[in-house]
Order: sequence, then C-alpha cells, then structure tokens
Amino acid sequence: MALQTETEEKIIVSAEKLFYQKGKAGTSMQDIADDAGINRTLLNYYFRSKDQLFEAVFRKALGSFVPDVAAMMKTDLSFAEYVPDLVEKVIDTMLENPQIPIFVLQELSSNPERMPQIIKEMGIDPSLAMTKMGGEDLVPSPGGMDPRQVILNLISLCIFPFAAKPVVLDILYKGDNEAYIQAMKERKILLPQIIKQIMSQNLNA
Amino acid sequence: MALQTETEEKIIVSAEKLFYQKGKAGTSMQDIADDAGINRTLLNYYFRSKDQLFEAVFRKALGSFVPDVAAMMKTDLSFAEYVPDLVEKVIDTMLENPQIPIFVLQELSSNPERMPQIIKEMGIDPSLAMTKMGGEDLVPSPGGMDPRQVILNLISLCIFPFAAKPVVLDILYKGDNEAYIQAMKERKILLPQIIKQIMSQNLNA
DNA sequence: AAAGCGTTTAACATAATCGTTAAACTCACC
DNA sequence: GGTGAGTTTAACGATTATGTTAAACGCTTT
Repeated sequence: MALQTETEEKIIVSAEKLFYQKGKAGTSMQDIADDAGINRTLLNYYFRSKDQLFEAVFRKALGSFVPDVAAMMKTDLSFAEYVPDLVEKVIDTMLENPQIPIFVLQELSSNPERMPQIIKEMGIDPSLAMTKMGGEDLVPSPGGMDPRQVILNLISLCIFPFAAKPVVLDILYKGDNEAYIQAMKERKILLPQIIKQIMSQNLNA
Repeated sequence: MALQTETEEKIIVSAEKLFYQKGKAGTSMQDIADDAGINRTLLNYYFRSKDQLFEAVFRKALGSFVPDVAAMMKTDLSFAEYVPDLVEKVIDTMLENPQIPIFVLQELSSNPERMPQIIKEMGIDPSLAMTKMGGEDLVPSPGGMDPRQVILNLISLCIFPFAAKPVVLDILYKGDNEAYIQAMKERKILLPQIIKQIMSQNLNA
C-alpha cells in the first residue's frame, strides 16, 4: 500500500463530502462507495471499519485549523498584534470548507470523548491556552472587557457566518454565492477593526 | 385523543433530548422509547413515522425563536432601538436550549428543503425581511458598515457562544457551568453596546 | 355486564447496514 | 509462463431499524 492509493484518496474525498453534509450516522458505507464509484468492501479493506474511516475524516478536519490555533499559542506577538493574521487564516480556511464548523460541533455533541483526545495528540494543551489568553497578553484597559469575552467575540465573528452559510446566503444575500464570498473576504479587514475597537471600549461610558 | 396525552408529551421530551444530542439519523425509535420508558410502537401510534416525529420536534425548535424574529420584522422601532430587546430575547432562549443552533443548522445541511417551507408557514417572508433590514432602518453613517454585515455580526455574537458551548465551556471557563452561564447573561448588556459602537464606526479612521 | 373507544402491547415482515470470508483479478517479477 | 503480493469483487451472516397488524387491556357508557 502506497502512502495514498488512488482509491484511498477517492474514499476520503467522498467520505468528507458526505460526512460533512449528512453526518456520521446519516451516511452509510454504501453511500460513500457509490459516490466514489467503487465497491463497498474497499472501504473496509482500507479503513477496517466505518468508525475508523470517520475518525480519519474527523482528524483531517481538525487538522485544518487546530495547527493555526496552536501557532497562535506559541507566537511571541501580543494578542492584539496577532489578531489580523489569525482572522485572515481562519476565514481563508472556512472559505475552503464552510461545513467544518457544524460538522465538528455536531460530532462534539454526540460524542464528547473523541475530540479532546485527538486535540491533545495534536499538541495543544488547553490549560496552557488559558494562561496565554488570560495572561498578560490580554490586559484589559481600565473599565475594559473580560478577555474571555473578547476571545469569544472574535471566534464568533469569524466562524458563525460560515456555520450558518445556508441561511445567511439565502436570507442576507438572496442566494448570490459570489456576493456572499465577497462579503466574507471583506470581513478579513472588518473584524480586526471591530476587535480593536471592542478592546479599547470603555464600558462605563 | 386529548390535545396532549401524557405519553405523547413524554415522547416529545425524549425525542427532543435525543435528536438534539445525536441528530435524527443517530437516534433510533427504540432509543426514544427507552428514554421515555414506553413501548416503541406508541411512537408510531402517535406520530405515524420517524420522519413525522422528527418534524414535530423540528417545528417546535424553530417555533422557539422564529416568532421573535418575525416580531422584529413587524415592529415600528428602528433597528438600533430594537437591538437590546432582540439580544435579550435570543440569549434567554438559547440559555434554555443551547443545543438548538447546531440541531437546526445540521438538519439544514442534510435536508435543505424542509426548513424554508416550514418558515414560510410560520409567516416569515424572506424578501420582506431583507427590505426591512436593507431599508431605511439601517442607513449606514457616512463611511459606515454594510447593514448586512451589522446584522451578521449581531447574530453571530448572539448565537455562536451557544452553538459552541462544549468547547467554550471547557476551554474558556474550565468546565465551570455557572461561570459560563453568568458570562452569557453579561452578554445581554455587552452585545448591544458593541453593536451600537460598530454601527457608528468610521471605517476610514 | 356487554359494547365500544382509545390506548398499549407483542409478534411479524421487510429492508438496510456492517463486517467477514473466500474467491477472482492485475500486474510486476522471476 | 508461473508465482505471489496487492487489490477488487461477490456472496454470506448477523444485527438492527422501521412500520404494520392483530390481539390485549382499561375505562366509560349504556
């Protein structure tokens, strides 16, 4: 077996597509095989079980953004300095695969054990993350906002528009996908401005 | 059959719990029956099929927030005036059922046809929604932000922290549920301030 | 107490899903 | 041309899920 057979690749592609769309339980091995145009038994040949195939897809999904977050943890830049890069990185990733957020969150809801384990393997220490985020990097200005709220706002603004893409596209952009994408790209500049503003906000005003 | 038998109620409660958690495909009729402590055939007796039971749950989920949005459409208040009420309403709803966002979004992804149809039945006209939102209510100040971006930011800030509750709770609040809830409540005041600030933002500064 | 309606249960039929096993097939290499 | 590892396929077995049918149960009304 080479590092990546052609059929193995086809399986992953189809599995991603369907798992993202229908979820794990909503997708049958037969569905994936049909979509890939191959025999169903091959899925078991290359990935033993449905669960292992799913885990491969899930790992790949996490791998698409976890390393970026890890990078943020390790940088010497202050949080404020790092925001623009982070926003750009995250939005670009989401533009390629808007379905990842719901996919991950749904799996997290139905199977809370799997994710923390994988994340640890990828070299992220949650406690370390908190010290970084709650630490000196995020000193609130007098009367300023809880750093955790700032983080939460940043992540929400970055990710939700993609998680809710079907609704946003339909309602806000009347189904015009180009307009939607353009708007998302504009957010790369917009969000850092907003965050900057939020961080310097005086809540007592 | 009364308007709501006791067993019928038990079915809905269990179905909600499990559908929210594991999704439609991930939940079997037997699972629901077991959780409700009744015979599986009763599910078919009261709701004919799994799909119809699911639809009942889905409608109820939509019913928990769609009317609020509809109310916003119809009010005479300007958008800016209405924001605080809307934020409070949405956050309170989410506090009761944090799982609804992912549930709805996941179903929307795997079955795009179902939702628009139901929403129409509930008396929301998407095109009307847009005219309201893009209309005179949301005139951007000179150099201001696209109204659609403002809306998107508002919704993102309201909903995402609940959609991602498991992660947020673990990472940001170290599993302390009380702290998480408290933080969400604070957002009822925080978010309107942010939105106000965003709307008056001068992007050329 | 018998009739009747609504509810609950058990048993059945059908179909789908997953994983395994053993047989074919391909193709490089001897 | 034959051997053999790697790949693909077809057939099988076991389990599970859904929906239906007909019988049992409970309770009210006559």
